[in-house]
Amino acid sequence: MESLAALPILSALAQESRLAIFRLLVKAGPDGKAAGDIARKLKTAASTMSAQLLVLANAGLVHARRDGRSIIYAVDFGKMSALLLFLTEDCCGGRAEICAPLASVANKCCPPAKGVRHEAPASSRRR
Amino acid sequence: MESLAALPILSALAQESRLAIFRLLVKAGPDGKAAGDIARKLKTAASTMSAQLLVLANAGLVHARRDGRSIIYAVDFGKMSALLLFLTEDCCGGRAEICAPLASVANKCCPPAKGVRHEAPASSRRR
DNA sequence: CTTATATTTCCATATTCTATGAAATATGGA
DNA sequence: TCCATATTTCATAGAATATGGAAATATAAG
Repeated sequence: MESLAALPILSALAQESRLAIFRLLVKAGPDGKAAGDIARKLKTAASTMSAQLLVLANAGLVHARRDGRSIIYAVDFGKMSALLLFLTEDCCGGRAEICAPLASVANKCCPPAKGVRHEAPASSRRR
Repeated sequence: MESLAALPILSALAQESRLAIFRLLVKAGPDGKAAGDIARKLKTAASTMSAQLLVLANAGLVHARRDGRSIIYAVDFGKMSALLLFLTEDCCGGRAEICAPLASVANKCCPPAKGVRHEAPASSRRR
């Protein structure tokens, strides 16, 4: 990811209501959540929610699919992962000060197999 | 770090000129760089640079120290690390989709020592 | 003390962002 | 078809941000 590509993603997350939406969608997981449900949960007008979701979608952080009358939004974890990689590697140059704490979290979640495998088993645990 | 604490950091980075400043300062390392040097390098007015640096400093991403007539700004890697931890753990719930790619980068940078468990060192555990 | 340099503070301006009601569009059901 | 529901699009008002010139402040040097 390039610096310019990271900007809309950072901007999308750099706002209270949108960060809240994003976190809600992370919790919802791959099944996602309908726009109206999110709006009710966060107590915002439908049109406002629509605009916020559009920003998140344009950044690529979430994607939408229609289901009947509802439109379901779900997080694109790949995009989020790419942002974290960009911030860690390209932006911070993989400095030890940054990486060391991350390594502990990442390894706790995905213990490296011998010979270092980087792919996550599809069924890895989640909270 | 809490969601609210992450916001000013994300906002600070979510802007083209400030992200450029930040990356320049990452490259400069712990020694930092004088405000004027940054302004010249990025071709912006001194007053504009001052305002941008203030945003970064208020977010805690950089800190300033005076050296003679110059004011030297340097990145606070701890803060950046905290942001990445927040995004990975608290925000994304340490999902495998997010962690797996990070683990590979982090381990490349800070290889887990041989014969050592992959538990996080107590000093960096949270929650 | 005076002058030059480095940076910040203050201020004005232009731009962008956020939020919302109202109207438009899409879908499903009676 | 007609109506209700779900969401988006549009218009717009108000807030926040970005930028840079001018003046103020701090430091250094002669």
